[in-house]
Amino acid sequence: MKRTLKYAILGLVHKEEMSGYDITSQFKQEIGQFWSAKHSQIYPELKRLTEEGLIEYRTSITGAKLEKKLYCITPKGTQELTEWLLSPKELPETEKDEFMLMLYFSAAIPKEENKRLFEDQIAKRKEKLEYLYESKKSLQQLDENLQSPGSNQFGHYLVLSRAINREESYITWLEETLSLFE
Amino acid sequence: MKRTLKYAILGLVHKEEMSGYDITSQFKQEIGQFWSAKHSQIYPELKRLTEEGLIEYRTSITGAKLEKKLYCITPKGTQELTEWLLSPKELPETEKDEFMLMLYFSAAIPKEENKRLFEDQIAKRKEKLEYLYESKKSLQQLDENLQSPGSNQFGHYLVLSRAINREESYITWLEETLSLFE
DNA sequence: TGCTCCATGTAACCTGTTACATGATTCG
DNA sequence: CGAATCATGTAACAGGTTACATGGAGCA
Repeated sequence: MKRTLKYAILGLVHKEEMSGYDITSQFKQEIGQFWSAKHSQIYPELKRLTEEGLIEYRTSITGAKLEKKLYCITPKGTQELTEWLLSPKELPETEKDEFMLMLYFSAAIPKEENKRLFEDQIAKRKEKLEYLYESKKSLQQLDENLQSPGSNQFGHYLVLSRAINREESYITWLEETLSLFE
Repeated sequence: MKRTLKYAILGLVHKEEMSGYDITSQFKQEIGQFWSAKHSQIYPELKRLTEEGLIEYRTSITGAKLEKKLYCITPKGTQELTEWLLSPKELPETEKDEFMLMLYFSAAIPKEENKRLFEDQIAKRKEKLEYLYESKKSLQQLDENLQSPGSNQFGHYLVLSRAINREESYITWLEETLSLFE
């Protein structure tokens, strides 16, 4: 049992108190490039973590009667989070990539079709990269000392920086490899 | 329903007839960097694909009584495989990476611990990269015309080449980012 | 009024891993 | 003879997605 979602939630509520909805929103932001979950997985996990005594909540009312549960971490939760943060992370045996699986079998389709699929993949990755560049620009306007471990946006910076590195190197490889077909 | 394992199996049995055990072995080779499954998932899927008429098998005996089922693809299976191969592949919203999730929260642990975790991750990725270099060397001895789409090892070459690119660029990023802590 | 977002939950289903279970073959 | 490998399956469980279900708040 690795229960990575458990630690993702503990990490998020460690910084500040959050509702299930807020956690869902966070997974749509930068960190979503490396971990995410749908609300249907988050709400049961919040319930479980509460039962385990790792988080607790208070109820807050917005407007006349819209209730939300704001979760924060307990000392026991902080303890388990810290242990996880300090533990070395094993490499996954497989980092799944459907496009690469297709390429492995691509001898079965014509060269022209291969080229089309490469171009499609390059276009999609470039579009994503543009979005990441924009996010980084926004972040830099927030904090000019971004690249220092002291910055309170340093976590954001690291994930954006690696997301950009991941896309750039993939695109470079795709373009170089496409040229083998020509 | 994406059923990617279905297409992975169809792709494998398309090249040559194979047993469930052979398929399991393939996922431990190069293609396992991008897709894999355990035998406990493969055997039921082979049964299902047979029922769906996408593959069929003959029984072969090794020694006195060890039976194995050799699967091959049917015309209907080839049709579905080809459709999948030709279809553009969407980017996943999230490419999960536990190390990056940890980094996002790394402000919660001391700088020295962060450095230790970076160094550990770099060592592990370098070890994996060495193994990939060795695999490429072996492959090159098999076929000196490897980088041509005409080579019958071209699929192997593509996945190894991308696996190497993926590790090299990750390591470069880890080393550059580690230096920010110093 | 209607649309988007805020907010929380459950149910059904699919995918994937670990463990259970068995037996034959090959090679040193 | 014993160990590694060949060979096939099932069961229980964990992780994750899609769909179902409900209702309030803010704004034009």
